[in-house]
Amino acid sequence: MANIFDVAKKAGVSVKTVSRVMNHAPRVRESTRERVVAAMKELNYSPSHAARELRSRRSRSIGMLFGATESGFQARFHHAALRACDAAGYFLAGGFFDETAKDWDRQLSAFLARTRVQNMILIPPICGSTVLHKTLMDRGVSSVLISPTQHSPSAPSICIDDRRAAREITEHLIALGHRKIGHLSGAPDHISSELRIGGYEDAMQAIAAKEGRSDWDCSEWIKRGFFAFERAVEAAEEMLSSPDRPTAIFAANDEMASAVYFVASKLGLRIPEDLSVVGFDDVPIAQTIWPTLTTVAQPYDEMTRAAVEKLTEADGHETSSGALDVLTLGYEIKLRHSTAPPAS
Amino acid sequence: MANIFDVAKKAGVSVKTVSRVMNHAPRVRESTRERVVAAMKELNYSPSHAARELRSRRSRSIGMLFGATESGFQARFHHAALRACDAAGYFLAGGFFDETAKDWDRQLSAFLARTRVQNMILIPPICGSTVLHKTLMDRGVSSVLISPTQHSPSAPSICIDDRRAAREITEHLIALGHRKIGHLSGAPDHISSELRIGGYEDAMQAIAAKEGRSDWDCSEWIKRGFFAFERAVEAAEEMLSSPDRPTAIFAANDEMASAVYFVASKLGLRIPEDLSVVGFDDVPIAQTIWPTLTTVAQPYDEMTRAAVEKLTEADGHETSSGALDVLTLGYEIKLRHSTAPPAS
DNA sequence: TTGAAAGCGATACCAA
DNA sequence: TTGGTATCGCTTTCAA
Repeated sequence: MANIFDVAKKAGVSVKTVSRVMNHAPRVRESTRERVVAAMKELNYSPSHAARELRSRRSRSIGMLFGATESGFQARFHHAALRACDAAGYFLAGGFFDETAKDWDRQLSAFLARTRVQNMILIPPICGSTVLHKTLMDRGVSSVLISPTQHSPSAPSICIDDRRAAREITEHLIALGHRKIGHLSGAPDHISSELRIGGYEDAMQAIAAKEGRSDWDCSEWIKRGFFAFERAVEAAEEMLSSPDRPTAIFAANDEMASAVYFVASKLGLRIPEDLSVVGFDDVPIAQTIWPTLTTVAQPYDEMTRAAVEKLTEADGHETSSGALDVLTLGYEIKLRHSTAPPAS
Repeated sequence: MANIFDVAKKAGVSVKTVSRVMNHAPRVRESTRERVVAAMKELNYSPSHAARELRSRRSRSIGMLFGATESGFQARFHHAALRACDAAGYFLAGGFFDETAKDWDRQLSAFLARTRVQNMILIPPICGSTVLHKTLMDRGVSSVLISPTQHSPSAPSICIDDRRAAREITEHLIALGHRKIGHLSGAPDHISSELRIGGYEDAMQAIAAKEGRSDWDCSEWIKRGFFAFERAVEAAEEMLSSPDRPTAIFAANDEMASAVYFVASKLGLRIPEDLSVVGFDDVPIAQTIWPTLTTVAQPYDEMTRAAVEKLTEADGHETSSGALDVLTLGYEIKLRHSTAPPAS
């Protein structure tokens, strides 16, 4: 395998110049650059990751921590991050992390020592802890939060407009003719939960006002499912056993929507004929359950790509301006087979 | 961050000795070893991955190639491999690979050049190509195949006893009272498909013989679904529309089982009352569809752990004995809610 | 705009 | 059983 000296010799320059070309240094004559690039191509040169990392003391890996249990959400981001890193020429260094364990700081130290990453992408539920952000900051590790439970002054976030998306998907149900719409909400300590509740309420109140039911209160139609299948089953059972049961349910994530399917099936309710269901996230199950689930798709690839970009661009530059840095990307509503007009 | 010199100084030995301890070299006095280990612990020392890799010219990463489309099967192995590498102190270097593209060898070269991995774990569908194995061999990259489409003389395989598992899960249906059992088989170029067909036939022929129907032929009950949802939908439609339709279906993977759910729902057949369904693999959807799917669970974690072990143990040693090296691990049948006795 | 030389943190080779 | 020294391939620092 060719090294930097071979390239330098072939191009008739010094190794330093080759290095400059690789690192896009500003002061290289165009003709020189071209000669070097040609030599690299001819020799099928690929720089040694190890040598660069060793000398520059800058890791070309991006770290990502995963919770102990595999979730569709996590799997999607794992996959997307791998793609984004692959495309950017970085490595994804994954680690496991039990955020409920007492020794989480030791786990984190071990991960950082072993991988020596200086950049991390944090996803829920790990990204919740502000102590974690602080620890990372103190150790000089910069991080980007994706769909964070809380925004943080010490790290930029990337998310979608949860409130608007929730409103829009609720309006889809309203447009079909539903008025008795239940909402299975997420964990209260997660900012997205509250935003999705907000969007749901926006839509419900708007239609109530329009139809002259301005005293109408949708809070009784909201039940917590905590983003968890089992908890959502309980909540959905309660919701659907009520005499004045909803004709449609908006679940704040797809796993809870799947829990609604489960309960509906037990109660003999057909989806979508007797009950419409919509979810949030568009994890793999959304397309493998039947009827396929209408849901809000997070732009996984785009989000992780943006995260990698933020991390790699800022590499070195200290850019903490103090202001909250939040990038909001576009979501997509996936209309599938789980919704229909209410039975008349 | 402490380096090898700091450790050497603290332990009162040379750096070489520290290196020996790290690499479990044979000729180190026990007392010396202990002193070094103590120094490492005290300084919270973690060796530089980059420096080791640079000097030893041995990559501490394990490569894994993923197909373009995300599947539950792939996601499971991705996750499991990450765990296994994490535990073994290796890095997982993932790459994407479109095996249908013309320039697959360029893709592969690029991946190998970039990552410089010398060890790879190959999973379907990538692991199918013998040309690929040869290319890897020629470049000095050793690989382990997991659940391969074909065994290879140049790489060990890790799999389960597909035939026995298929027989066992078919027998589960037989024990419930089913006799008209259909089989949705996988792609014919995949060895697992044929083994699963074999296991299905074993079970069916055994019960036929026992019940004195020794001229019975189960081949008409087998249809190809090619491991793909869409193709399986067609096959299942054909199977279930026949006047003498099966009362149970064994699908050679969970995605095809999900396709059976889809078709059953369209035809108004209830699972498991009107139709029992079993799958294979135990990917995430098996537990998120309703009724939850009875299926054969591959031992994902164990398989990847074994793969990492094979790769890291053999590191360096040339061990191609010529004989086929196949490690067979235990599967587990997950009894869930998709099966019941046939309607009488 | 370019180059020479030092050095990142480990391992390999040879010597003791 | 242990230690000295060259070296892996690159970037950094300083000089031209």
